[in-house]
Amino acid sequence: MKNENIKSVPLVVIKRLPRYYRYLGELLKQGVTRISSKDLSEKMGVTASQIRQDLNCFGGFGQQGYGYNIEKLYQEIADILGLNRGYRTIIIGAGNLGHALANHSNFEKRGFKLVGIFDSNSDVVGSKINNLIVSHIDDIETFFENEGADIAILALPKSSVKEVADRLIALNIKGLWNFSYTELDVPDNVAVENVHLSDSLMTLSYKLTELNE
Amino acid sequence: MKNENIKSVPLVVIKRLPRYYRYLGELLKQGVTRISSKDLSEKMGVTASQIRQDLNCFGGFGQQGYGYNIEKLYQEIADILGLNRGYRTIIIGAGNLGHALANHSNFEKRGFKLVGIFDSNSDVVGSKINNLIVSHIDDIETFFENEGADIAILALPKSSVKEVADRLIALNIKGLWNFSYTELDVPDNVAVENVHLSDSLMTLSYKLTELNE
DNA sequence: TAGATTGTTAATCGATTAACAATC
DNA sequence: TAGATTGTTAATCGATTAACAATC
Repeated sequence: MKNENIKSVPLVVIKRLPRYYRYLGELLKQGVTRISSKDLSEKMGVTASQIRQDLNCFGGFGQQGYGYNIEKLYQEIADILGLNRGYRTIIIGAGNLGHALANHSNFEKRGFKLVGIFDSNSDVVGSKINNLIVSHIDDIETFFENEGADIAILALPKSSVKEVADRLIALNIKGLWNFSYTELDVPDNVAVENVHLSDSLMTLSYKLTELNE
Repeated sequence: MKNENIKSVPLVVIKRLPRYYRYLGELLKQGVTRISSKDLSEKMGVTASQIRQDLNCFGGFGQQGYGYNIEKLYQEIADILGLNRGYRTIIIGAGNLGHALANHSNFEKRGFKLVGIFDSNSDVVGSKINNLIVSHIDDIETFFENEGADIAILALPKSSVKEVADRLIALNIKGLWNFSYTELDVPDNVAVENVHLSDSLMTLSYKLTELNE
């Protein structure tokens, strides 16, 4: 149940959390135990004010005169992002992109569990990727009856993505990570995050063009 | 030479251009020839005001009482984004992700030319991907002497990306499309666009968590 | 305690939306 | 011409930065 009383945190703040998380993780690895918003701001190239404002959307994680305990802050952000919920994840589409994502060890490290890979191509079905056997997409309903999943990674062609998304929504999927070059229509209770690679490349192209004209 | 007189267009506007481009492309394919900012705004779920403001950062592409000629606007946006400059692109890292990106036909369709693939693993060097033979990364300097490239797609592990990026910068690369989970330090005349997949997945994780608590 | 640094309010800046005169 | 819709200015909204009292 979403709490409608509390003013929800702007998406622009949310999108900065993973970056904080990354920097804190590196500091932690280096054995640093505390940091002030000022020092972190210099490392990250943002203002200290922004860091303090962002974090205070979720609570007072720091201590006056001391700064932030990195270990604690790191855990807090993981908590906010839901990284310790062990979200069960499936990949739809065992092409090159699906393959690449399946082997992306970072995801397991971030607390996501890869529990299934599906494809419609019978040449691929039955093959093994990262210790998982690729299932046929038509077995998805059975899979949800027995095991279920929270997140589906849509790494399949634009032409079939809408049909598959609808099937997953009918199965009560909670989130879609969409790599196909289309926008999806989903009900309010399904989260979507789009990765439009072409858009990103075009943005790069603009920057390039601007720099060189 | 960047024109310092003209106030540069906010990045937030630039990032919306590819999306306009996509919608216009679809309309074009459907045979629609003109559209008003109002109609487009309804299709895209943005305000008509925003569309007009965005486009007017680059010039008056519409016509009072008529709207926008889709074919013309489509070409104008391609022009702004530099999609017709035939940017020469290389992929560094022929793993699953490099493979996936090499086969991503969208890029060629958007006017980018894939002209080389490089890897450091001798098992992969010499193999063929999408009609290109994978070269050893140590041949990159020779490649630039003879052919050169504008954009490098960095699809290689975090551990080696900084060294490779520095080599490419020394070779006068114009743009880096960075898929590695690190931020790169580059001079002002090199454009960078990061694709931090983990960040995107964590954002999805947040949305999911928020919806279900 | 004195110094440091947070949490938070207030000021500024930039982006979005609304409104409308210009004009096709 | 009358109607439609742009280009553009002005108003609003939201996000960022600055400032400082609270407090560890």
